[in-house]
Amino acid sequence: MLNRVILVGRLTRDPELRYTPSGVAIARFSIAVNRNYTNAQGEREADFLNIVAWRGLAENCANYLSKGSLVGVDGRLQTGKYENQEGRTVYTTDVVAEDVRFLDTKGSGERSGGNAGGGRKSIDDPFADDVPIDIKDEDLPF
Amino acid sequence: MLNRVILVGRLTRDPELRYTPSGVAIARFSIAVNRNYTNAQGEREADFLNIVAWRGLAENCANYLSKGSLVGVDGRLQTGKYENQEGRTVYTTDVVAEDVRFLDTKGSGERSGGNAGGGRKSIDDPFADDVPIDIKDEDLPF
Amino acid sequence: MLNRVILVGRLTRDPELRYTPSGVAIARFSIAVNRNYTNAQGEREADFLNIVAWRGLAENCANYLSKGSLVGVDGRLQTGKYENQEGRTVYTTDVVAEDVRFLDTKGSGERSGGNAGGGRKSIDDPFADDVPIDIKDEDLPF
Amino acid sequence: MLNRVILVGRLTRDPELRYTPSGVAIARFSIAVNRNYTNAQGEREADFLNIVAWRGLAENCANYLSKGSLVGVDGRLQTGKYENQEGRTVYTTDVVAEDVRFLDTKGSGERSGGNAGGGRKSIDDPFADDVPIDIKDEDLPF
DNA sequence: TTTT
DNA sequence: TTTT
Repeated sequence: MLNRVILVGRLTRDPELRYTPSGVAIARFSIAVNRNYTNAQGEREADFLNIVAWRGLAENCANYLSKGSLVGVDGRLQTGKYENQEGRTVYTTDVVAEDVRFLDTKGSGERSGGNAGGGRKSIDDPFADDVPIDIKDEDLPF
Repeated sequence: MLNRVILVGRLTRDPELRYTPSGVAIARFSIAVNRNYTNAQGEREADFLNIVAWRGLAENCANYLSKGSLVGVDGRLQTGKYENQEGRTVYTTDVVAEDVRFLDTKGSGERSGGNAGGGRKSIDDPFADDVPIDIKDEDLPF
Repeated sequence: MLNRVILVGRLTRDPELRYTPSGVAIARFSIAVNRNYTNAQGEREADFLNIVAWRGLAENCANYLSKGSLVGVDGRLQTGKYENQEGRTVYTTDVVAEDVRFLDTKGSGERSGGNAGGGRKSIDDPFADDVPIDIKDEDLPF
Repeated sequence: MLNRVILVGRLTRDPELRYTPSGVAIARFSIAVNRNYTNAQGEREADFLNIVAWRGLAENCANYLSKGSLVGVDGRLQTGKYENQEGRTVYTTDVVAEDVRFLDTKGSGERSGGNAGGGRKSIDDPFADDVPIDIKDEDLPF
């Protein structure tokens, strides 16, 4: 069935790059998409979307994007759930990117402290977030 | 910034229709969007998205859609958060529909036990879900 | 750069299936997408889009779709030009489909006089339209 | 029915602004959307799409965009036809913009020689292209 | 009629 | 957990 998302926004932090046990790269980052209207207080708010990229796209995102980068994302919505520490079911909604366009034309754009050359981070690396850390190869969407 | 979602899927339950204090209609429903690939166990899974519609569109959805209806949804992603019973922050992702197409060609299509004529449900009605019940007019996205 | 089109509409005629010299399948069809508003005369009009599908998707379209079928199309816009009989440049806009969803739930759905099993039509077949008939493998978009 | 297009590309020329007899603004421009792959000769090609904007959006486009500007366009496909000088039917495909995002972050962004303040050009102005010049208010899509 |  |  049709499932398509297109977003243009800015990274709220640097991408995180990991690898599955079998060596498939996965990058995660979040983007802020500013709304085109202001709220009752006259402020412009934003929506915050979690983006997931796989394989070569993951490595390119990790290498060329950083906090503040402007990107266009074309992908699909993917929902899931897991149990948190209190045994509560937490529902997640991610955008699985099929294409990420780097829209910053500002010369540099290179990621500071980058992971160039596709060097791999260990899956054992601790991460600060609440997402389940066991990424199985069966999670691959394509 | 660009923020666009297009989905085709089936309602997982009948829409819920409410009204804001100032009388603006809001409908909520969830759709299952089947994935186009099978998982490691050879099963076809689905993504479940929460849809929100406002005003006349809300009333049309409540009047003409029911569990199992096939719909096309064109809208925007909207994220939010609230505190649950344990004081934990819960993050939400909804699709605010700008257009909903009724894709069932099966003759009937009319909602059984429908809410025809735009009759309003009380905001006091109890709802089974965990979403905060105080919908303010300031929440309107347009 | 981002280039995404999503349409839901009905085939205006049966798909045409051809093969490139190297044997790559290509299907063409046109869909009518009804507008959601009426014109000054109170009539509901439609937009007519040319869809192109390649490879396995082309063969599935040829086998399972026919005039009147309801489809969802997810793809990219592709423009081109050619010289017509009078030496005038004609500009073309096609939707190159990446995904086609068959939205008819009416039991059958099988194409009458179908082309099952991927049997190939000759590239020499005459076609009624004005599109250049020499499809080269270099035209493949991916 | 669903009809949605999202593009990111660069203007190939300055927008043209006109007004209908009843004073409704309409802007036209074309954008080049670079393809994400190279052709058999290793060149990166582009697709060229005609964009149409109405009312305030038209005036904003005319005032703030110029040749080379990077834009995100969210809209709908609209097809039409007209007779050319030789009596041949010419088919057109345009993108009717509902939202245009200005993605150039390069400081300036202001249109040189702009049409600021919404000053109106006469409908009598000659235009260089082949599009029929009689824009009727009934052509308005919403 | 094509943009960086 | 939020970007310009």
